[in-house]
Amino acid sequence: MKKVSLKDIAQQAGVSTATVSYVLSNKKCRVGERTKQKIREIAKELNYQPNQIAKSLKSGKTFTFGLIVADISNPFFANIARVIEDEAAKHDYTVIFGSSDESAQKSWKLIQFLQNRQVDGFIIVPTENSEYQIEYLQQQKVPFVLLDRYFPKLSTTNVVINNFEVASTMVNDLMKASPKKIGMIAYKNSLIHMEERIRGFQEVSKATEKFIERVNFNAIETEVELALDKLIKNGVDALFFATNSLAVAGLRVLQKNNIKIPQEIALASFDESEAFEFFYSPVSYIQQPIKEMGECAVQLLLNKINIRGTEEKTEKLTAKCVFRKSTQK
Amino acid sequence: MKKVSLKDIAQQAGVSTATVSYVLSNKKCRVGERTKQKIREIAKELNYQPNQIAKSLKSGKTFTFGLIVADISNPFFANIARVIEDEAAKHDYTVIFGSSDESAQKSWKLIQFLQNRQVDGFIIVPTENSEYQIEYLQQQKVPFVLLDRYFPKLSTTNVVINNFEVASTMVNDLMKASPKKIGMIAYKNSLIHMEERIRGFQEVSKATEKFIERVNFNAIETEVELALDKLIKNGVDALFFATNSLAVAGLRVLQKNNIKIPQEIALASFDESEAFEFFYSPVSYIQQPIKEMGECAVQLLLNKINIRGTEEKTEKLTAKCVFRKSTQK
DNA sequence: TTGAATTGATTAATCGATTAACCATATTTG
DNA sequence: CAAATATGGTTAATCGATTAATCAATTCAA
Repeated sequence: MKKVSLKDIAQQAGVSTATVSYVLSNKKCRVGERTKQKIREIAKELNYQPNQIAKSLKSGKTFTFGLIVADISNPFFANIARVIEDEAAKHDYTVIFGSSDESAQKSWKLIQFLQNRQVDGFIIVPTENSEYQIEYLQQQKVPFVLLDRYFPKLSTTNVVINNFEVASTMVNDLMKASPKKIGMIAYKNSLIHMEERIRGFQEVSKATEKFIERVNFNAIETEVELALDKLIKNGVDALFFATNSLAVAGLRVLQKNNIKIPQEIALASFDESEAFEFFYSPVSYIQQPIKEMGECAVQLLLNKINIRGTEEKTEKLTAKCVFRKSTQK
Repeated sequence: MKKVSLKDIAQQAGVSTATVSYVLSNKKCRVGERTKQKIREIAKELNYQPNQIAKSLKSGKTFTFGLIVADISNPFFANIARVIEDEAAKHDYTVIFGSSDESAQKSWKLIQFLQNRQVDGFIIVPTENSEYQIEYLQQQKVPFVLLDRYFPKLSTTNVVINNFEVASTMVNDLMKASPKKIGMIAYKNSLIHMEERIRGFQEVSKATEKFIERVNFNAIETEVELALDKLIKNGVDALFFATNSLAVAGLRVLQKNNIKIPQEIALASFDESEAFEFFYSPVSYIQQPIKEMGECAVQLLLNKINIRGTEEKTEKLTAKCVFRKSTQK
């Protein structure tokens, strides 16, 4: 069954499609009350639903966001996606999402794909080496907001957290147990959020011997195991994980090796995981303000879409430390 | 900067838009080699990207799926979404998603919203009382596949798992410890997957005194606590959770009340959670074949889209039991 | 050499909704 | 009463790409 169009209603009502359009879009214009009534009745009866595609073609607006995250199956991004979905829905926007797997190539494919679908704007968690994609969007004057990370050299609108400060605070807690050697496991990429977390770690552990292991995003399990083995051999007695996935993989290894937390090794992690709470020695973690991040990103994007030429700004939100047993020697 | 259209290329090349269209879509048709070359060059130079909206309007196809899940922030659905995204991308489809929060009203809003955006088909995790929505889609001849649950009275194409059988197997393991009283915590809805899980539970625990507590989806934390308190008072020494969220909320309560697992209460759960692995007594769980489910749903949907009039069928996939310490007294 | 066939490209309709510009009547107004 | 103003509605262009139908110019065959 074909969908009902303006034409169908016009035919039944014996008027032109223009009249129907005027009536149904509630434009103030000169149409007789009787005709209005009739058109509205027929529209209801036929269950008329406007074709958004046609509207979009005419108006150049799709009321759709493109959301590019690293991996929608990661709880952090899934939660962000949920917030963005709800916030977008409040403004009658839908969200098309895609996972980049931290690959610039995939990210580029997604951007093109979504741009061809004429999304009105993007919320992007940018990958390493994707500066050119961001510059492309700027040049094309496509509205977008960067989330979680950004490129310091580019002037863009960003929503991020106080990575350096909060990492410092958390590592400071680890330092209270005065560890002899401290280790950190982070991703092997040069993105600002990673660098800042590492910088926070280094800042606070200046006086302590430290080891930083960096692993690839696409081989977390195996590489975290190798990294952790190395750290253990080196005799670290405090450990900081840069993300939830790294920590979960790490906990697995620690548990396998029967290492006592926090007695043998104290530890803390960025992000959240259901695992942290139920680990025998509950894991101290850094809680990102996910709701605010998502809402803020949507708001900023809407601003950019509706008010052209808004200046770029970086919104730096505050993450919170939740201290638990894993950092208390 | 306006986007480059066929018209722009046509103008630069000094030909009609039709010619450009023929060349760029590689249709076998009569255009001179020189003209072809020229058009392709200009298209490349201007970085021409076809407007999918216009294409969609003409063709009636958007190459977009609508995905409606209960809650994208739930790991189960986030993982399914990821699989569906990847599988869809293989066929050049994008995915628009929405969370229903198990509310028929929200689900209906989403369906209308997405239908107006002319999605080519739906993958839906249906909510309670949404039969009429499904019948509406059937009547509108919109292709769709139901996932995780379905309505036995409606003839639809579904992708589900062997809820009854696998629940039986798992509860059977719980029964090996010959508990005196066994309890189950499930959602308070009448959806088939819930009923089947409960039926599996009952089937195997026939001879044992049992208590089934049912909680509302939108108040898990508080209601699980109440339910569990009641079960504990009743003296259950074995426990089965119908989903991951219920189990995680339950573990929280059990931990707070210092109940020894599995000595005082043995337990098992449907679905997965990072928490299960790190709970001091690792939780036995039922692992759904998420990858197969997502792939299967996409495949069936593509079939329905491309081959009209395919018969409805229910694909029943096999979930796996993972037995761990929490069920071994 | 004339009609037929081939080559290369254009015209115009279409998808569905929007909207500026008109065109009839009908009703006021001076 | 003629001109001005309302009232109620239609026409046709537009958004960007597709494609059946057509046309003009060449080349080929008889």
